[in-house]
Amino acid sequence: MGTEQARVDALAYEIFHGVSGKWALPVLNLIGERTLRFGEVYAAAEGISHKMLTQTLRGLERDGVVARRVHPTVPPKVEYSLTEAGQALRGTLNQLCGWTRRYLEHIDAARAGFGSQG
Amino acid sequence: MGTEQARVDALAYEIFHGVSGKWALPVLNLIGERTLRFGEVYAAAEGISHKMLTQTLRGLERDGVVARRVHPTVPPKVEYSLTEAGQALRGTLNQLCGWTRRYLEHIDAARAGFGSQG
DNA sequence: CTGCATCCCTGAAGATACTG
DNA sequence: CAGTATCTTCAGGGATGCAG
Repeated sequence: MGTEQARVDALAYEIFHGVSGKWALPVLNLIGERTLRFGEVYAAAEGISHKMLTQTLRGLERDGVVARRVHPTVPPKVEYSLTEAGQALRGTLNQLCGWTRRYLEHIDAARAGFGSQG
Repeated sequence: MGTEQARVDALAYEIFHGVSGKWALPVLNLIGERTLRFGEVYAAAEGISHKMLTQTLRGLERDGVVARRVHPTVPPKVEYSLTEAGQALRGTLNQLCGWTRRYLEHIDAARAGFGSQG
């Protein structure tokens, strides 16, 4: 065995690498709150480009993290939401914020002393 | 308020971005098991280049995640280990492996059906 | 309103060689 | 054995224009 472990390991890195993009986390948190339309996410995630939002959404959708629902109306209307897996992923990812908050001073101290102390 | 939150938010992204590198996670898990010398990590993390190991280690050290201990011996000897914060970070990061394992089938299904189903 | 294609720039990561 | 510097390659990400 070890095959299964290797598979999970590799996939985990893929996911990790995938959501490490500049916009995955913000988008995940935005959609995580409630279902939003493309334009709404675009407006909420200030600074993101048109292309990157599409790209980010596509990647998350590909991994079953984001659910995409298209309304065949005259003005196209597409809604995005998180799947159950997506919500779980969001929770896991946001624990990093908790870690950061917890070790805030430690991190600052390390950075401040980096290169000065041995 | 909001200032503190923004600070944590930005820092969290920095950390997130930092450990999203190709070798941060493997190195973190390697050193997390026990203190290792540069060469030992280099050998254990097969595929990594000399430069990338140094760079990865430096980045983690900068954030107070990795502790670096230099032995002023004739053949240089440098040992790396995780700080308490590092162990905590390692734990948080590895939860992603748990998430991956849990939603393995879901992810596979999503990827398989991506582009085929509406 | 949404999505896709193209061009361009920057930064990550590999290979290699040199210093202590 | 450990660390740094240089060169190159390539994917991520921004801007813009076109299409359904």
